[in-house]
Amino acid sequence: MKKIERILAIIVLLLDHDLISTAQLADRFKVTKRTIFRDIETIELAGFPIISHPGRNGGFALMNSFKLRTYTYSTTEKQDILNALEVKEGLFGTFDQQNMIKEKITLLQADSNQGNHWRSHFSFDSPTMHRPEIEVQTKEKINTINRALQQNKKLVIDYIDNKGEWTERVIHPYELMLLNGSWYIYSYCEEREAFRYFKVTRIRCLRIQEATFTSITPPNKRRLEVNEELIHLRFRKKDLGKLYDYYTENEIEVTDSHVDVRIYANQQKTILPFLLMFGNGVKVIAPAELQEIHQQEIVKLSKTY
DNA sequence: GTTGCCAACACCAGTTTCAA
DNA sequence: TTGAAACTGGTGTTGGCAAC
Repeated sequence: MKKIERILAIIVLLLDHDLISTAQLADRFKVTKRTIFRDIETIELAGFPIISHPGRNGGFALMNSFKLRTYTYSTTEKQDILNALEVKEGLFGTFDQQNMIKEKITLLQADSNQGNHWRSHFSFDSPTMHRPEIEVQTKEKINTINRALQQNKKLVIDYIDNKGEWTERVIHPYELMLLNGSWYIYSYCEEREAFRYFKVTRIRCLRIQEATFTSITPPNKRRLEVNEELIHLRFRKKDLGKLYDYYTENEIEVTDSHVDVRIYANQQKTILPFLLMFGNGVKVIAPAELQEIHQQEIVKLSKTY
């Protein structure tokens, strides 16, 4: 072990222990006490306030206020960092830098818990609504987008919009967001000269340009107009489990023969694909307009073949 | 430049001794 | 019985020298 590595390790040990003797340090790093004294001297020269306690039960310690102020995290904070990294890994995939941070935190935890390695309390099997194969592709795209985001670089994308039209666009990425199980990128589009959302799965090809862009303050994100009305839906009882994925206890009413859902929303158009997911297992009770749209859609479907 | 070995010394806390 | 002094062992501190 090189001197610099040993010095760094001693600093970590001092941060994690109230008191540690030269004999312990010498034994741990397989050097003599004299060498440890020289290392301590180097650490002090670097500005670390080390206190030595002579006599029986003596040893070295770092000034408590320095430890608390600068370097240590509480047990809960360390666990939160591990959990956050696990969430990031689940959503974006693994990065070398991330593994290094996890290793450092885990080593600190292991040292202070006599070898009891900590682990994250979260895990992700498939965090989005897409098939695992699509998710792998999406994570690769997100990694590229993430690099562009960090470096303020423009992206060229081949994009298929919801009408099936294929366009090539130059965008300035501002924000990645996970919405209803799908990834979107909020970007300035040079072609449209406006901010747009792009669904990542619909980006068929993307590459980072060398050119950077100057960030501007994006306009407030577009919100749906507040014009809510009561939507009353009737489902089969056997779909109750699925319904709890979408609605709260207050919105669901279970009867002997069916399940009624009542929500206030202004999403008549967006709710249609959701209704079709239940096939003939759902009926629109109100409003009449949505009932009509639902019926028309079912008729269209029946003419598919 | 780094490390190991040795010696001498200081400091501290616990234990033992001994006079009052 | 008590309290002060001496003793003991563990630890930090420093300097010098030699080997790699």
